[in-house]
Amino acid sequence: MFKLSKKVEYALISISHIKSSNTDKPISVRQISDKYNIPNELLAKILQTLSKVQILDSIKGPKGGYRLKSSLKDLSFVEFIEILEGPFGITDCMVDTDCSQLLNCNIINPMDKINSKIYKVFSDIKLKQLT
Amino acid sequence: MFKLSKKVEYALISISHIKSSNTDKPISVRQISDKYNIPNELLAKILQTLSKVQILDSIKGPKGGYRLKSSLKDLSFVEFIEILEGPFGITDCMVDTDCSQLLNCNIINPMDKINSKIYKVFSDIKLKQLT
DNA sequence: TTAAATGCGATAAAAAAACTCGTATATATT
DNA sequence: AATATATACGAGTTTTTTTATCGCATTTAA
Repeated sequence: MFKLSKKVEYALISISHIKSSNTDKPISVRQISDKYNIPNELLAKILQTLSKVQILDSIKGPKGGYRLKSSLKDLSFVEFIEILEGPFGITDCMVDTDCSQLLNCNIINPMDKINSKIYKVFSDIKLKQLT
Repeated sequence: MFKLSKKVEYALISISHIKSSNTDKPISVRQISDKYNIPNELLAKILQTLSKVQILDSIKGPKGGYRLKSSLKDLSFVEFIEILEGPFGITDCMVDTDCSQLLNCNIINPMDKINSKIYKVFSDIKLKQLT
């Protein structure tokens, strides 16, 4: 409960690694998955996603891999999470509306407040701070 | 990801319901599970837990049920969560130590900071505010 | 031409969460 | 005393979510 997903963790590890490698050469999925003990195919998917949303540039072929997109705007951590995991919310009713308690729910107000607080914490954190 | 568990939700709904019922009569599991559309047996378990940790008083037999413990100290929301779900942490390594990234982990510092922030949000919220 | 890389859809396995069942015990009511 | 209505609790099952794998296609450097 209340855990960050591996997707998010692996994505952060990768961005952080690429950033700190300080080279123009693209970094391959294999380099990262080997070093950090991450399943290769899974990481590949994640970096493909990051490439599609313009966080990374991908270079195909031998010696290919990924580079940080130079024009990368500074996403917030929620935005980053939502790219990988979809809409953020601490309860289902904050995201979609189907909830079997909805009729009589007596805790929706406090839940909404907590949700806002957590959302704010994650909005105030920027991806660049993390990596 | 990052959802509150049903256990926590159902527990809050129950405490809130019992509190707002303003009566000395014990409230049965059935009354709550019917009104809020919660699986009866599951809710029973949860209220048993709350009774064991002195949040509720249980009364057995016909006309039995649960009452708020009058001497209830004001728990924080983290404490409440940990009663139902065990130790709190946004990543596994914040809770136990077995993590296949641990050797080379390049994001543990920022993760630790985020964890503290979220932990603080949940410490600052008191159960009494929620119910 | 070959090998090393990404791209992508589908599927499988594992783990966690949600829920059920069976049996025991307590007690108010008749 | 008998019965029905409650909680107590351990074990087990089902469902959902998360994590991981597979297969095939495409790109490109050497």
